[in-house]
Amino acid sequence: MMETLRALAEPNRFQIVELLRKGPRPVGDLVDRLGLRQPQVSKHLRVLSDAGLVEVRVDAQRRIYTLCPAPLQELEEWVERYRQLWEGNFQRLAALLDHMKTQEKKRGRRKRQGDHR
Amino acid sequence: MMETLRALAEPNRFQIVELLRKGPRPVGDLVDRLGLRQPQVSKHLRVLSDAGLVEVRVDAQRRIYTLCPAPLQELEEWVERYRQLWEGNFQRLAALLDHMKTQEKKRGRRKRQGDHR
DNA sequence: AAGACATATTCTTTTACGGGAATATACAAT
DNA sequence: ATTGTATATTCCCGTAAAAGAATATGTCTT
Repeated sequence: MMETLRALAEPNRFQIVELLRKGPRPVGDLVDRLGLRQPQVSKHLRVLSDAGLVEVRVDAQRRIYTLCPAPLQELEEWVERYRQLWEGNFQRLAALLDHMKTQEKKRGRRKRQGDHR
Repeated sequence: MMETLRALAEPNRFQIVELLRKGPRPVGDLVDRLGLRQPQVSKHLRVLSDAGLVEVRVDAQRRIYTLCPAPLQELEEWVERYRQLWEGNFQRLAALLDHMKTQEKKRGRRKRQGDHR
């Protein structure tokens, strides 16, 4: 997950993923569309590959890169867990109240015990 | 979007977001839970704030940070566009075929015009 | 008003990473 | 076998960004 995010957080890599969304492509194709030099593209593909985001299929001298669904699926599942943020806020309200209580306790403790460093 | 990803791609910031998912928290609380020093936490919060991922509410000396739904919602929408990857592959197959055609044309052009750097 | 607390900011150092250039590898074509 | 084509890898450099340390800001308490 962390690795997926790191990989996607780079603009060129993000672009590569966007391009690969439409279908598998060989490196040269990506080079043309990105306006990057071939070595950089290969390097970015390496990072994406290490992150499990792409797969290679060898076709003679060509390497055809394909997008892998798994990490993106995982990312979707992760962000889904945040839906409650914009779908009703009861949970948040509860948490807030709970937290105020916690803070109250803490404030009390602090008064009693003084600093802690 | 890019900025959201960049912000989330850092492990500590990711952790902050995870903590904030359960509800708003003051900085000190985050410091305790993350085992980071206060200045670093503040700095990370700054980045998250610049990315629009968190909001501050001032409560006396405390600053209570809250997670903002919008960027995450946007992220979800983005990744949703990739569902087709793991839900049937007709689209991909079509793209592949289309692409093979493109490559064929290109191969021809290259032969005619020679190198280009 | 003085000190304690919570947080932010600045400055410096270190580390990570992306780009450039050159080179290596491997298959294809002739 | 030689040349050409597609891609990967290596090495170097510059910059961006994260950690560390010190300090600033603002509020609360007494």
